[in-house]
Amino acid sequence: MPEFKNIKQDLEKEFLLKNLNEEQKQAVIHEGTPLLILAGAGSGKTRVITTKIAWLISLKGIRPENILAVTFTNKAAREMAARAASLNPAASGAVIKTFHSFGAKFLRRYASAAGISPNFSIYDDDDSAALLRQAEPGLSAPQVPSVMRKIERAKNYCLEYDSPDLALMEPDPDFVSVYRRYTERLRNSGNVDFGDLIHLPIKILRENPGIRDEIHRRFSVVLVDEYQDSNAAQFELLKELVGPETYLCVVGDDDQSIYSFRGAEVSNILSFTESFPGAEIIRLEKNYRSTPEILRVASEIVSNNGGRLGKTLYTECAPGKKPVLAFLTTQEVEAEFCAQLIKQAFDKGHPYRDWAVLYRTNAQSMSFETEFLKMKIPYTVVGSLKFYEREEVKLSISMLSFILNRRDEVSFFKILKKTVAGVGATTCAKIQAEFENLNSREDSSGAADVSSPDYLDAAGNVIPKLKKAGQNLSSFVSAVKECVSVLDEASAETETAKDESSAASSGRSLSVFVSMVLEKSGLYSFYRSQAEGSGSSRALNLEMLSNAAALYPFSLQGLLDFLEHIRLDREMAVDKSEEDAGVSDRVTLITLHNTKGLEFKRVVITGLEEGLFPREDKTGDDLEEERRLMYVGCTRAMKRLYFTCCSARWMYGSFRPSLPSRFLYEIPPDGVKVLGSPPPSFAAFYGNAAAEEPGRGSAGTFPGAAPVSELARRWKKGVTVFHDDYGYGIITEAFFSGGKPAEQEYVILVRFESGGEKKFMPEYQGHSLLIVKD
DNA sequence: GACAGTGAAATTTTT
DNA sequence: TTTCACTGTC
Repeated sequence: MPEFKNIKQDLEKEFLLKNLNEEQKQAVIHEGTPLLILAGAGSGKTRVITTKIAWLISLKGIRPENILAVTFTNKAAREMAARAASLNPAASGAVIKTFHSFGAKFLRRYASAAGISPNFSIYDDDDSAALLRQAEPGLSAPQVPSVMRKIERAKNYCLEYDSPDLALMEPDPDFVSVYRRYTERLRNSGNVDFGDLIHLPIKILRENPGIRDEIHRRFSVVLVDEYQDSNAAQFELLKELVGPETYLCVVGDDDQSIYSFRGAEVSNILSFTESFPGAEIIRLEKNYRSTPEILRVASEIVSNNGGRLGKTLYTECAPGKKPVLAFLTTQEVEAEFCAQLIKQAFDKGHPYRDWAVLYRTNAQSMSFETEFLKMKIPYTVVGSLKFYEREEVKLSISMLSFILNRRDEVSFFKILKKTVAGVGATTCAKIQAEFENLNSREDSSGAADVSSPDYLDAAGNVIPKLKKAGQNLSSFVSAVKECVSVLDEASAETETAKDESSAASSGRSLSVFVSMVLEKSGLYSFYRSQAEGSGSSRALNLEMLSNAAALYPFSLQGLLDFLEHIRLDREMAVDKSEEDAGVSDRVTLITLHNTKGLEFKRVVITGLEEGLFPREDKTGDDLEEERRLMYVGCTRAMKRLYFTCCSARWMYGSFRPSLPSRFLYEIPPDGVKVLGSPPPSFAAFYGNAAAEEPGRGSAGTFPGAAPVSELARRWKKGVTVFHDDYGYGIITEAFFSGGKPAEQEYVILVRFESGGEKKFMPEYQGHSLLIVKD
């Protein structure tokens, strides 16, 4: 019945493509060459990628399990999976994962190729830092994070301690040996760090053509979302995953790259067509989210960045109101201002959930919380104090990790120091020495395996030499041993149960085990005995942790999965109960970084002051990243956008005057409505298009700043200049320098044709710098 | 090994 | 201002 099949396909085609615009359709049906979809903010990126998955399955005959889609966050992965499945239920068979969870899965499967045990658990950043401290006792506390960052960076660049190129990244010769000892110690612990989840799979794929071919046969389609956030190592992994027959499609927006401090390489997206020859680019420039007024401001600001692939967003959304820029006095007034806005809108029928208040640093959330509490405005703070970052929870997780892997030194010492009375640095050092002693006697042929002596063995040998600590340590060791054997037994039972009939699960969930561990290890009683107030909430958190384990079976594999889930997806579980407990109509308080991928009808971007946003130490590429952050913030807004700027701010215990963010100077004067009293310099720059009704809280005045309107008018962005020494150039930025208000200078940044960039103060350097063309 | 006192530092953070 | 890590004492 070929005809019937055709009709069915046509219907399916119609169904999938009906709601897409021309570019989106092109992106969905594209095949053959590698494809970069440059998706502007709000351009329907997720719709395209999920439709593409459905399309490949139902119209291209690709089997779901041959499709690999990677994202950066679990949230994005879940959303993608859900939306793809709603378009085509078969899509649930596709592999949709984060880079790291894909790496973890790959690594468990091919562990032996990397010489590690498949039962590894994953060290988070804190654990890795603790390991580094243990491996390098010589490092002082402030050095640890900086060295850790270097190691992380090396891994992000796919460099091992013996890579010849490592010196290019870090010239310090001592770093190589530090990195080497860290790596050895990590391998010895039997665990991996976050970087390894990307790094080791690359290594395996490069060194094992057989595995590489297997993977190439397995995945005929590879899709990457938020490609602008990929780092060098993820790029290398991608290159290994993509075989000659693989169809590769990446989606991203260079203007929304805001994680370079985490290793993201904008260059991955900027040079995609060079990395994958023959690649095509499809731009999605139609914005479905924001009003033209909002889009205009956002585009103007981001256009001040160099090195963009360039997009021109347009929208068919109905015109709305101009964004509002409010000049206020202090953060308290700023919070009041936001509360007023929100209250007034609420009275007109706009619910609280329409609003998001954005800020650069978490610390800024406080004044909003205080004010909103006072005004009875319900709110939710996104991304503060996460459940899995609480001390008692981390400690419990360490305990569970240690039961799984008794060579896990970080977890072991962390628990000992915290919970076993009488054990401190001295005892730990003794155990570590004994551990090394035992392992050197083993004339181990490199990699640690299950039979190698572990920390329980080492502790056991040390106990007789201890005085009062020995008693406690001894009961700790036997408690762990008991937990281990209980888990082993349960696993064996589960195994046999599985053989006989898969349905006959013993009925016990991992919760039972977690509770038992917390009880036996003394963690429960430890936290129950603590001061009433926080002690009881901590004990409660431990119960929540064991509840979270309910979804996993009582077995070794179950514990492994539970821990991996916690390590790679720190959201989950807790959010639900919190949501149930409260109202659902709330204002969102959130950092700019956390807003990526979200949208709100009404957005306030707060703290637009030099030094805070952008932060003071930002120049060059970092400054451009701050500007992209501003762009991300602006493009979250659908209907209304507000900016606030304070003339003074309390920071680090002192009250300091502040100047408007340079980003505010990048907004076209007729693009916003100004409220309050801007500082003289700003008014000058804006040619007094500013300052309508003074509004509430406008009592504040900005200090200092002689009028420099003449200067600012002449030396503005976009003007072509000629310099005696550097030749022709164009003004790419114009702003007032930071520092004390009275000392501020008008500064321009010029990009020369010769390639260089240089700052000038036209006030003093007019003689060697000429304006060629306005 | 526990505790109190001092001094430097203070982002953003998918995993 | 607050926080955390280090230092010296008991």
